[in-house]
Amino acid sequence: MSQAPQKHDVFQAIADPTRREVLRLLSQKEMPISKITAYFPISRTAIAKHLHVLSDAKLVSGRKEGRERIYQLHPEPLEEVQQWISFYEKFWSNKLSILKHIVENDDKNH
Amino acid sequence: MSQAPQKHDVFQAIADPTRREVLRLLSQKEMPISKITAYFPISRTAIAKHLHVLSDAKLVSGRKEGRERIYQLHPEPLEEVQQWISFYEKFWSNKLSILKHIVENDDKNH
DNA sequence: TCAACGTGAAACCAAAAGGTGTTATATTAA
DNA sequence: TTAATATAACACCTTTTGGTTTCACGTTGA
Repeated sequence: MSQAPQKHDVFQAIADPTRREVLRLLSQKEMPISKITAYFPISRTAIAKHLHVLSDAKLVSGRKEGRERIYQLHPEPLEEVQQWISFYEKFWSNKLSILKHIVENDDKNH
Repeated sequence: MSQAPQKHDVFQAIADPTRREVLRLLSQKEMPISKITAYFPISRTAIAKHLHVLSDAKLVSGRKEGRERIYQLHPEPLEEVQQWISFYEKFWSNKLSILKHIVENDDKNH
């Protein structure tokens, strides 16, 4: 699938439904790859490749623990997506968008 | 690239940087494909395919006007992305997240 | 010590993605 | 009516994606 560093960005990483589900699982609890695989109808190797893509995008990391490797969520890169989408919020968002905007900007000054 | 209906979802549509840039352009002003193409180093045919993907995801539509076809942004499907990402907000967001949550929930009751 | 376990990595494959150039068709201006 | 314009549609190509099976290797429990 890929091994070159920095090859996958966060938008690409979340494009695949399986990867989004992996993120959701890891958001509840860190776990080794075999545990993750149990939730899906595909092979462990396929999951490993998805984890590689997520790792490229800095969304997960794994630490070795005995003979297992525990994978863990790092949600921070998703902020980039949130920022991107916030530009479009104005098109659908309602009367509260201004308040939200003020709230968020105020926070940045602390 | 594709022509089967409903094949591309919004997450896939925004995965490509060119398509994100097309969305940004159309957010400022509707325009025909040749105008869009002028902003990119790739062929009009390639842009047409990107527009097809965006159209599958209901993010753009085109209306014929004389011999031109004017493409227009429909940002609504991005709400799905926003909703998805809002689940992860709690991981990075600060003390104001609770207020924002209240604000948003209050709005739903109107 | 050694078999079983959990994993990563390699080789392979079909299909999809992202691009190209060419051709066909409708519209408009002269 | 005819040439130029704007676009869509087609055929084609290369790389990437998402999956498989197989193999090698470190760790651990008996």
